[in-house]
Amino acid sequence: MERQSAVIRREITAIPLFNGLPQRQYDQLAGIALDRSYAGGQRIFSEGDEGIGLYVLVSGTVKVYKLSPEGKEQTLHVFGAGEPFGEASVFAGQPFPAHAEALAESRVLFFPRAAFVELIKEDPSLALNMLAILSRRLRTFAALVEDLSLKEVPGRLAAYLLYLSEQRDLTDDLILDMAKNQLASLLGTIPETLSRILSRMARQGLIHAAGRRIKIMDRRGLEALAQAERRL
Amino acid sequence: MERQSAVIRREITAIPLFNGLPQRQYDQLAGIALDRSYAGGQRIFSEGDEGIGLYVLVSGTVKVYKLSPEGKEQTLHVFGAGEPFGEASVFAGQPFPAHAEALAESRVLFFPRAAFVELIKEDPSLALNMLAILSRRLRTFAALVEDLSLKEVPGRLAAYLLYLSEQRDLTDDLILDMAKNQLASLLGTIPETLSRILSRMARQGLIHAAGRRIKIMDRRGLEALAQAERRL
DNA sequence: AATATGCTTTGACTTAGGTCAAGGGGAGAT
DNA sequence: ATCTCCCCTTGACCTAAGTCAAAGCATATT
Repeated sequence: MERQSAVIRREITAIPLFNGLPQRQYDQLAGIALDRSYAGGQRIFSEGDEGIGLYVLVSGTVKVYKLSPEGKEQTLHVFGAGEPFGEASVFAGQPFPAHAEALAESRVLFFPRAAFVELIKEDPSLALNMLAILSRRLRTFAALVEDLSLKEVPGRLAAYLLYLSEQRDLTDDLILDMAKNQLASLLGTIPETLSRILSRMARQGLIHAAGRRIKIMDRRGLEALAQAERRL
Repeated sequence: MERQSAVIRREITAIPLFNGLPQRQYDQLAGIALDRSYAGGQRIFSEGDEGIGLYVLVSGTVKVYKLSPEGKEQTLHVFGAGEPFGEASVFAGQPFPAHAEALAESRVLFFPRAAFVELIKEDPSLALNMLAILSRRLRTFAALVEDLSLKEVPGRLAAYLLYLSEQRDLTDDLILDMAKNQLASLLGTIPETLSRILSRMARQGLIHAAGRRIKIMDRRGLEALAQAERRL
């Protein structure tokens, strides 16, 4: 029991949102944190649910997404370890604007809203860290809006492949970090269209594709697609 | 000169971001604020510019938007009096992610970044207000992503008309608050498409349209369109 | 009154991407 | 070995919306 709390405290110190806080706040955060696990495919919260606290992902993968009446999904973001989510309701006291679901088995720390806000009032570092995270998230959303409105699907896929490559020191050998049907949802399309575009990219010598492995063959060509300077 | 500063101080107290602050902080904010005016059509900042502070709109209208290489615009948001903007760069120290331009003659207060951050450190109310604003903006973006990805243009227009009506106590008599080419950009389409859809809505008895005046004739029909339960 | 400019509307045409159906492949369960 | 389930791919077809052109309308300027 005591060791369990010590584990959570150590996990908390590793979370970017909590960088630079005074030591006593780590104890306080560990004191209010609730430890929750979710299986892959399990819903964490639903659009419209009352937002009663902040979630931070300790391990696993979580997608936040919207659904159309016909069941088409648009993924807003896929979160990895260390990232907070569900924040859109904590500070404005509004319901969750989207669904959240674990893509793989995931562990999450949950911080009840009132207690978290009290901690923010005690030390501005937490607030400034949170402001930085929300600001970066706004720019990610701005990029997603730009993609959806001003780029065609091949351009979005090209941009995504280049982003994966950049995450791995510009390697040409990529492994998709999610199922293709999830990637289709993130890129604002459907699996059939994603599949066709990967095939056309392969036929045009831009990539080699084998399941989730993708090798970049023509980086300049992908860049031209991603910048909407050229079409597939 | 002294009265000029007093005017700015009074304007600052009327801004929602600054609600509930201790009196001395109004003096401090007035002390660091820079007063700037822009003509309609004037660029305030450009995508990629270094973000050196926070802007708050005192009067007028400002759009924040992205451009495609061919010059198509996607408006991310249209700001009215009292709203801060340019915040995506203040807390994460990154360049502006979009262009900002005055749609009409506008007055803006500019708060240099370092000074503003110092004020946030002094009192958590400012931080909590800012967190609430960024949270609401994230949900607005989530709604825009949903619109662009999961709704067709008629549904987006219907939702927008219903939103205008809701802003005016559910009146059926609307006046568009921007030029139609700007509205097309906000809804993620082009003026030709917007014009055709307004005509089809009129022909189907959903609205009466005369220039910028629009009268809702079939609210339920618009709601069904907005919810993607029906198509035009 | 004439001209210029920007916005708006309409027509004809093209295409990106969705829908629906069908089938293949891989992994897990029996 | 067989079955089930889920993911993925491909084909055929359809349509929403964009492109390009042309013309109308309102406002401002000369």
